[in-house]
Amino acid sequence: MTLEHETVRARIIAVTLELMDEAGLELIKARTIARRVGVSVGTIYNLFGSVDELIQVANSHILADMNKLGQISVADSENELERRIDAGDIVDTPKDRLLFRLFALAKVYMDFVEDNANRWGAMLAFNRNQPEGSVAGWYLDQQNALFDLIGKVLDATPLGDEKAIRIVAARALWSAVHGIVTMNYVGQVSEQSRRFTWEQVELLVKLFVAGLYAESENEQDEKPQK
Amino acid sequence: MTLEHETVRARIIAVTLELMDEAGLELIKARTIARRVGVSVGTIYNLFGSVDELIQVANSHILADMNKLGQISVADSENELERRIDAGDIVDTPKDRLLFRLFALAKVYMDFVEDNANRWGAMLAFNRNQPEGSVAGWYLDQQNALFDLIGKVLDATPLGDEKAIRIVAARALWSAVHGIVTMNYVGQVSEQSRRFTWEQVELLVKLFVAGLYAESENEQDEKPQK
DNA sequence: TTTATTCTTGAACATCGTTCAAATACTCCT
DNA sequence: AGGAGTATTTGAACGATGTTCAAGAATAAA
Repeated sequence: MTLEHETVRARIIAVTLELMDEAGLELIKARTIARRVGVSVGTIYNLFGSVDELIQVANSHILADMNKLGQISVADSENELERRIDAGDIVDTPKDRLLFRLFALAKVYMDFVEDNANRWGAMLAFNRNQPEGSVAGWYLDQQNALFDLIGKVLDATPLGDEKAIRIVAARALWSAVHGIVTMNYVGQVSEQSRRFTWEQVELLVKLFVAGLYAESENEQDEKPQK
Repeated sequence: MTLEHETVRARIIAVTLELMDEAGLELIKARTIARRVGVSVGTIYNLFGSVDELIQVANSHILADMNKLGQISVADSENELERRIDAGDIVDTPKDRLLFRLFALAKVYMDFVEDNANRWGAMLAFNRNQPEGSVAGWYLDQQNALFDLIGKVLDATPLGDEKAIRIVAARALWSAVHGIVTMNYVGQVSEQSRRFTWEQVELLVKLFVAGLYAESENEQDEKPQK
């Protein structure tokens, strides 16, 4: 019984994600989902309460998927980093290590958005349409988990001792990359727009890191003078 | 007649923006607008074709307003900049001039989004819900006008000779600030979130500029070596 | 004034989210 | 097995929404 429940629940979520891939939020209607799953509209309301809550559950799966990919990438790119350093491909400095790690994270994010363009766009569109307070707690939690991915990478960084500044930096960098990617993917995802978007992300991350080390040197210069 | 037309047209647009301020897109319905303006639903369709097209017209007014504020700010902050330099408040270097100009632009943007939170959110929500190709040409034009605001400021910058890199930088920086601001304004706009958001914008712009000059020095260092 | 043209109206239609009484399926006890 | 009790599923029905368009009202032309 509960087993069957979970099956139907899972199928409804899967179909919702399917329909998101096909046309963003356009096909996400109670009747459309019910027809494709093979149940009645009432079942959706019994299991999820409302279509909006169903979409929220689907969205949490999307964020979880991205999170998982991020975790994997962090581990993988660490191995790749050592390999490149051993091969003399990358200079072994804290700055170049940081750059490599941030590029890897940014690439994972961009690839995910490209590979799941409609799905990702549906999630953003839905969240924007929700009234202020109604954003579920776990949504913010999952968003913070993504921030933490960058936060951990920024730990090895000349950002001062306080944790606060690192959080600010992580959120700023993540939001910035997010802004660039979504701003450029308003419409079609062509090879040209892909390249153009990556140019912007690359420049931003490069300047961010370069600025980080330049500023830290300035601080070192100034203190001895006093 | 045409005079009366323009009056009704203008009133419909004004009421649409009013309703956006009150509750984002929630109250933007043909019947709600018609009732408040004092006409029938049919009139809206006669003058605008559809509710979506009406919203697009309203959105273009929002972007135009922001553009105008940006233009004014660029002129004003130029005077303010000279005043601060004369007062010895700011060091007269290209880098500090650039920083001041970019901070001024970022502040205008943040203030506008705060002062028109619901209106701005409605515009973003609507654009995200539109199918790909249907983004009107003038919308992209007005967006490009905003990029140009930054692009002109970046002209006085060590970014290499090609215009292409400057366009990339302008889009990257603008989109980054946009990302930070919208990411932080998911819900309420409190004094705390305001400060937190500005911290991120400030850090990003500061590192972007610092990185810009650090990288240009590196290039100068490298070339003589060869 | 009469005719022609243009604009406005709001009832009507299709579609959406949502509800809930009735039907169905299932569990458990005798 | 049978029946009573419980849980789940169903889909017709309701209100709200975007949109249409024949009929009416207003205006211009004659």
